[in-house]
Amino acid sequence: MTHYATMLKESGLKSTFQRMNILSVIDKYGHMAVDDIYEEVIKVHPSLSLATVYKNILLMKEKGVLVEVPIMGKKPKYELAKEDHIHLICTECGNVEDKHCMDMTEKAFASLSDQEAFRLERRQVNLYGVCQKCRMEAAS
Amino acid sequence: MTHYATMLKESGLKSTFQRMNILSVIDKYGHMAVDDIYEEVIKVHPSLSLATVYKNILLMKEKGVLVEVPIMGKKPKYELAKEDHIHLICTECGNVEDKHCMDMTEKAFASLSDQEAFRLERRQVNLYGVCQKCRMEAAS
DNA sequence: CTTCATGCAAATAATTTGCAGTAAG
DNA sequence: CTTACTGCAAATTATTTGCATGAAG
Repeated sequence: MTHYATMLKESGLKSTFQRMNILSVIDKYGHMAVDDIYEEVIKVHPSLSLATVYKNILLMKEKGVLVEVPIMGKKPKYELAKEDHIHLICTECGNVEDKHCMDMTEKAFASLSDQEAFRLERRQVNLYGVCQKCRMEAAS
Repeated sequence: MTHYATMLKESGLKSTFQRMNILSVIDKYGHMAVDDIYEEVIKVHPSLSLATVYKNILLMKEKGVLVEVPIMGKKPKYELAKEDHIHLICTECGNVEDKHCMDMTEKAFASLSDQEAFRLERRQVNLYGVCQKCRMEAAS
């Protein structure tokens, strides 16, 4: 049984080809918007409907299989649930890179939920800038 | 001349009643979605059009007067541009609170842009959880 | 005056829904 | 078998655009 089938089973979801493919392309590319997922999956599974993509993203988000990454001025992207990390988002090409959380940041956040009358459940750190690739291209 | 008129003038934008009111309600409530802004402003300026709200938000965002706060699974909210801070977002009531960035966090981020081949331009830290008010209500 | 902003209505894009048919366990 | 999932088409919701009129500097 594949990695994806296991994730789905543990969430009580059936392992359809649609879902397997959605998970697989998100895994391959790291972070994808709804349309990107659709365009990519229909290459291998042409009968897929966009509505199915929407329904499944919502469902898999609720089940904690997927995580939504909201992005300033863009449509949100989706990633597989994984260990804590931060995002480096390129404002030129839109690419999103993961970077592991540093200890320092970890601790800073941990102390927050105590200080505040706030039960912390999830954190999201997005750093916006221009990636190396785009900076190279701009220079030429 | 009001605070808002100054902000607009410095950005090269005309000070219309519409804009003044949009800025004023965002300032009053802290963080607002497009519809909330519209609903609130028409109370005092009933002829306002929703399209005008959209146009101005886009424009004032480009000019750096407003900042978009993207939120997981919700429509984005807008705030006045202000000193660096992080957001505490309540997943129950949707309320957004600002909290000043701690030194620790500051430094952690600063070191990032050096390490990485990435020109850091802006950062956005969102902490999701349940606010005190909602926790109280849940307990009752 | 001159330029830029507004409001309206229409166009487009994004997301959700209901339902009959199909596949997974 | 039984329940959950899919695809389609239609409905909703969100956002953008063009243009004639009106207001700001």
